[in-house]
Amino acid sequence: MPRFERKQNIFRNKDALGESYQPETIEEREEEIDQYMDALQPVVDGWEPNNIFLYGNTGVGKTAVTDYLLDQLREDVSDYEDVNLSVISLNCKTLNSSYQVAVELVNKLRPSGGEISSTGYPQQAVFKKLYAELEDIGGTILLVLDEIDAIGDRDELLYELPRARANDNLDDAKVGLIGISNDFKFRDQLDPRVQDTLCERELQFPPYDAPELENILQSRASIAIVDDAIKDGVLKFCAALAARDSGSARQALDLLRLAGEIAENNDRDAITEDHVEAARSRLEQERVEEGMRELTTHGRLALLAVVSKAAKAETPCRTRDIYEEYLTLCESSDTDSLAQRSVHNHLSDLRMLGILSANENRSGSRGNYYSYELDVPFSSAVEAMDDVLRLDEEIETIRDIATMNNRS
DNA sequence: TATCCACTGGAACATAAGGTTG
DNA sequence: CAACCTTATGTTCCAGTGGATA
Repeated sequence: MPRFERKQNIFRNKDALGESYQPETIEEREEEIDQYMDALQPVVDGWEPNNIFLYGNTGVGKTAVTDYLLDQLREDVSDYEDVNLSVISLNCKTLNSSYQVAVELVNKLRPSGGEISSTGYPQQAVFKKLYAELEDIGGTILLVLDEIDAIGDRDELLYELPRARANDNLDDAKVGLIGISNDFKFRDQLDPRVQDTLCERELQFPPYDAPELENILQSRASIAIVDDAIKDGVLKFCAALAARDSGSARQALDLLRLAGEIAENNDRDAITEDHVEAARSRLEQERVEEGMRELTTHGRLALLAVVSKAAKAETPCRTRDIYEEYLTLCESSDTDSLAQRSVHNHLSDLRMLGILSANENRSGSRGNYYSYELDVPFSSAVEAMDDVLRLDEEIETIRDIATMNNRS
């Protein structure tokens, strides 16, 4: 008979390393917290709130600090009867226009059953509905738009909302926007008029360095992990890996959590650096697979073309050759092929996702072009394609070729 | 010094598929 | 139903680019 047994040799409270965990105190961000509180002061004083714009890489504490401070703010403001504060948070990751953000906000505010559909209305009609909902709530409203860079240059909402009172669209409600962005360039590409208003107060969150990450890990580990279950140097190692890569606390915590899970599954009593190393490569693999899952058919075929080239040891490799490979793949999988320009777009996307890398090739009279190659281990790419794609035959062929070339 | 290669990347446009309203 | 809305994806067109070459 199989039997389940509780394993508790490593973790005491694993959730403390998870995404949704809210720590009691935030480490290493005192300065940002001071500035942030200063920017929020008008809310307490009962004035119109500032619009605030936060930027910095993923995992540097923007969302964590926001959640932490707004909780505190709500609590402290309840002492003043003339301030009626509502906070509305929305993650815009999958919302790539102002229109969709506005629709999502309206639906969030409406009772279930009263939601509106995500297309069909003129944009201004959606904004009107949003104003109506905000008026309904009244008082001071803080709108937290996380990962706001997803809306790209369709930023009308960011122009409209801060001016809503001046334009008599809002009367009772005092709205403050808090925009959070992972992308430094996003700020600069905004309409200058939007920059003026949205970026009234700007907070920059720099990446954590290795010692800071180690402190953060230390304080979380003391809650999450059993005493003595971490070998010397493990936290330092996690911190160093994350600092070198992204400066992200999220990444450092993920490494530690996964390393712990690996140790636990192997029935060990402590996490070692080897476990961290194993966690690192697994996270890398997951990142690649995640990226591939999002791809369209032709995005996958374009990637498969590069993988196939890599199997034949023909990478790095110029666009033209990849395109030819792509055409044969299309044929053998009975898919209509796209124009070269479109495949070029897919290759650019793959480059953004960090799955491909490109070297600029300036060879004078023979033209300037990119040479693409895989930016992830060949084997993880094939594994991920296998899990994600429905092109078994083609992958088998590529596997065979790779074996012949001793590359797998 | 002008020309040229082999692209890159931006922009306008097309199409189809989802939806609204009156 | 027609008229109108947004979105996703792809197409067509074109102005750069910059070192090698004639």
